Amino acid sequence: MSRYDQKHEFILRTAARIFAEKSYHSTSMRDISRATNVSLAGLYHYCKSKEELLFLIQDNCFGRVLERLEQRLGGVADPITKLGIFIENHLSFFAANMSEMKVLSHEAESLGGDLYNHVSTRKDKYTQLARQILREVQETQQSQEPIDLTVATYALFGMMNWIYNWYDPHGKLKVSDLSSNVMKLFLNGFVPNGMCSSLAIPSESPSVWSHG
Amino acid sequence: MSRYDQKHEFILRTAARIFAEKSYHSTSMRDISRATNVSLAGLYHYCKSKEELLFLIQDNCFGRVLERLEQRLGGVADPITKLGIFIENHLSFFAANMSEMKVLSHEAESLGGDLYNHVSTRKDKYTQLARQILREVQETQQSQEPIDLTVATYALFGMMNWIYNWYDPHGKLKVSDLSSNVMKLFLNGFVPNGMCSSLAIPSESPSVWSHG
DNA sequence: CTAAAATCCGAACGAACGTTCGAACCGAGA
DNA sequence: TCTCGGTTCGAACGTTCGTTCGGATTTTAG
Repeated sequence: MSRYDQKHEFILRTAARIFAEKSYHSTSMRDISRATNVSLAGLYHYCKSKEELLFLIQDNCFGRVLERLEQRLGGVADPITKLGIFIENHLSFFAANMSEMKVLSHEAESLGGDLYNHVSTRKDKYTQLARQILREVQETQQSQEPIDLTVATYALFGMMNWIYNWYDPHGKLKVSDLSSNVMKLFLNGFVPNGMCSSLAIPSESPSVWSHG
Repeated sequence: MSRYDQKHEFILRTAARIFAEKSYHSTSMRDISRATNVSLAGLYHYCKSKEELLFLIQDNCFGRVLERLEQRLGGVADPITKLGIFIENHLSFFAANMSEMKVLSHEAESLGGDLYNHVSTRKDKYTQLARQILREVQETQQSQEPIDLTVATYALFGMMNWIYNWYDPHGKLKVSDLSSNVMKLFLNGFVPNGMCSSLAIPSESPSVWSHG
C-alpha cells in the first residue's frame, strides 16, 4: 500500500472520529487539519471536498459490512441461522467501528445529490435483505397475529443502530453478549416459541473488522 | 395566551420543523426568518440565541412527554400494564410530534454546557424510569437466562426512537398498530411466555398531543 | 390625543467557513 | 548533479454565519 493510500486512510479514519464526536456540519476542515497534522490546503490533495470525505467514510464502511455479510450468508439456508448471522455481523462490525457506523447512521441526510442517492441505494438493498430474511423466518412459523414486517424490520435496525448512543465496546458488556441478547430479545418477540436455542453463529475475531 | 406567546410558539414550531428537515447546524437563523416571515433581527425579540431555540424545543417537548406519562402511570401497579402505557405514551407522542421528537433524538449533542446538562438530566430520569419498569416486569417472571437489563432498556428506546427514520404518521400504518406491534415484539422477547394479552392500555386522542 | 411601551427591522459587525492558488519542498531516476 | 512528478503549505478569496444596534413602527394605557 502506497504512502498516499496510507495517509488517505488515516485522514478518513480521523475525519470519521471527529464527525462522530461533533457531527459533520460542526466539524470544520480546520478541525481535521489540526487532528491529522496536515495543513488545511494539504487535505485537498487527498479529497475533492469535505462532502467527499463524508461520502467515502459512509461508502467504504457500508461496502465492508455488505461484503462480509454476503460471504457469511453464502450457502446458509436456514432462515433463523441467517437472521443470527445478520445480527451478529451488524453488531460486531458496529462495535469495532463505532465512529464510522455512527456517521453512517447519524449523518445519512448530510449528503446531497448523487452521493446521497448512491449511499441510499445501498442502504435500501441492505434493508430489503433484512426484510427478506425476516419474511422467511416468519413463513417457517404460523402465528395467529404475525408482527407487521415493516415494523419488525425497522425495530430491528432501531435496536441495533441505537447502540452508538450508549454502548461502550471497552466496557463490561462484551460484543458477543450484546449480540446474543439482541438476538434473543428480537427473535423471541418476532416468533414467540421460536427455536432460538438452535443457533450456532460463527463469530469472528475483532481484528478482522477493526481499522486499527 | 398573549400575542407574544403565540408568536413565540409559532417560531419554536417552525424552527423545530426546519431543524428536523435539515439539521440544527445547517439551519441558519436566516432560514428561520424566511420561514416565519419574521425579520432576522426580529427573531431575537423571541429568543436569546439560536442555541436557546434548540433548548426550548427539546425541553418543552420532553416536559410534555414526562408530565403526560406521570399522569397516566398514576395509580397503576401492574408492571406489564405500566410498560404498555410507557410504550404507547412514547410512540403516540412521537407520532404526533415527529419534528420535535426527531430534534430531541437527533440533536441531543448539539447543545453545550448547562443547557446540555439540563436536557441530559431529564433524559436520564426518563431512561431510569423505563429501566425500573423493565426491572419490575422481569421480577414478576423467573427465567433461566434473563435478558440484560441495560441491553433491553436501550433496545426498547432504539426501537421507539428510530421511527423518525421511516414512519409516516399519515400512512397506512396507524399509531395504534405501531404501538401494539412494538409492544408485542418487545414484551414477548423480553419475557417469553409473558401475558401480553392481558393488556388494556388506555389510548388518547391525538388532539391532546398534537401541536396543530 | 399623547406618550410610553412593546414590537419590528435594515444594515452592518467580526468571525469562521470551504476552497483555491502559486510557490516551496522532497525523493528518486537520468 | 540536475530535473521532474508528487507532495506540502502559507496566505488569501469570497461567502455565510450568529448576533447587535439604533431607530422606525405599532400597540397600549391614561
